[in-house]
Amino acid sequence: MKILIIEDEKDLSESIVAYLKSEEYVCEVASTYNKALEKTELYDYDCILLDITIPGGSGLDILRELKANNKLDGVLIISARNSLDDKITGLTLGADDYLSKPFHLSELSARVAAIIRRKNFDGNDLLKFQNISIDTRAKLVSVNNKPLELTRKEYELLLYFVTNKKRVISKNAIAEHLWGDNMEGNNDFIYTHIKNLRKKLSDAGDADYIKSVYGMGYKFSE
Amino acid sequence: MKILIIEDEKDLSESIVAYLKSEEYVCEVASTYNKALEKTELYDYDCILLDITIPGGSGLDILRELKANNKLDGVLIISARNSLDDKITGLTLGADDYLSKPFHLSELSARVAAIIRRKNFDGNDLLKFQNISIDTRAKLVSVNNKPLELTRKEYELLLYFVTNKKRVISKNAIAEHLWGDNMEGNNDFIYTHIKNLRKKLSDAGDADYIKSVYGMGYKFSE
DNA sequence: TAACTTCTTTATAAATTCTTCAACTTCTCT
DNA sequence: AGAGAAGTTGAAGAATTTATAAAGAAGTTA
Repeated sequence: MKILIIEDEKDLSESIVAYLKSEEYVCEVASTYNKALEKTELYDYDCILLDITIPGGSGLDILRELKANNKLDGVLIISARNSLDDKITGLTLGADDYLSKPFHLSELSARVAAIIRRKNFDGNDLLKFQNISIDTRAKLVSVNNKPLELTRKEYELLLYFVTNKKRVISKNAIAEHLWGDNMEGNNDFIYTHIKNLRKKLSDAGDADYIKSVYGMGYKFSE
Repeated sequence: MKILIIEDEKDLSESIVAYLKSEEYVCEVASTYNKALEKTELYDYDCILLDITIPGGSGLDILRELKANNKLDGVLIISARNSLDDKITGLTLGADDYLSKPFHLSELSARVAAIIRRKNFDGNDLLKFQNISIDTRAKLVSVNNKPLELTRKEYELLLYFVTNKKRVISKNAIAEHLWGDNMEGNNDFIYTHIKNLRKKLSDAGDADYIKSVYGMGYKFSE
């Protein structure tokens, strides 16, 4: 899961990143208005943390921009100003939630989790594909009702596949989503993770749902 | 065990917190209607103390909201109004118990303990997992019917595991549940508690039910 | 206050996973 | 068919995470 943190106070953004990383999120930071717009234009995020007061422009304008581009899904506003106005404006513009500084990182993390849950929620708590089911709350994967032990990267990879099934996903998109933007150059090691995940799934008695699409990437389907 | 106290009178909430803390509960306070709703949405509590008259809305609406979200389990209403109406409405809406102000903290504590017991124990008084049984009333643990002496943190840790068995629990989640939300930064000392608990359990002749899930946390299961 | 217990910190060792690398296979295009 | 690019695989070293022991800090009890 990938999160964009739009925040100029370096101390704060760093401690947010540290905490969210320990919860297995991939984080990117944008410290100015322009950088933030660039990022949101180029990439998709599962959740965006938005500080209203950033250099170069207003966070509320970023919200408007996101709305215009139909990317306004999963925004959590964080702001020092505890004014009701900001909160109302933000939520009216379509933000999902609002958190005033200072806050506990565990609370932030819980809110992020709630936003992502809400976003992917389709009635039941389990993500399913054929005989695979993923309990994201318990972080448990099972195949044919038998538990399957996956490493972090394998788990995140499978999650990405299941939430993007039936469409072709490029190697770069995978790198982008699982490792973030600090991953320049070679990303061939993804092959290794694909291989390991395939092996575990087939050992569990699965057909190979991870189809290679030569020159394009992978597609998760029957 | 984690308790949410929904109460706007600061003096009262503080003395409740002080008392319950001394009984090893982890406490959080919400002083308004909105804060209360937020907290209940974000976190799970073992017990919720609910004052009916809080600023920003009615405690009864919080009850309705909890009911709608299937989180209505373990609510103790505390209220100055000693009206029969409120009591009936509250209990009809599904609260577990009702306590009129003023009350003795020891009585509150006893009722909280009773609610938590009722919540976790299906029929009999003991919380059990395999050959481990926990008497939460007496705070006694036994393995194969022999008493096992645990320190407070070890006891709370085991309790957390037993009540959350078969799901992966992150180190952060443990920190939050046993130490509260003011526990940022390093929490590696949890390793030590895990080690000590494991040792005591294995000395008592137990298999190691505390499975490490590399990079994700721990899982309590056979 | 002293004796004792428990909790937290620190340092080091062990275990697991991630990434790199190289040899090999498959695919596409001319 | 052959060349080159893309993908697969297994085995290794690097990096990260967890386990353990031992000592210091904090809290309890008498």
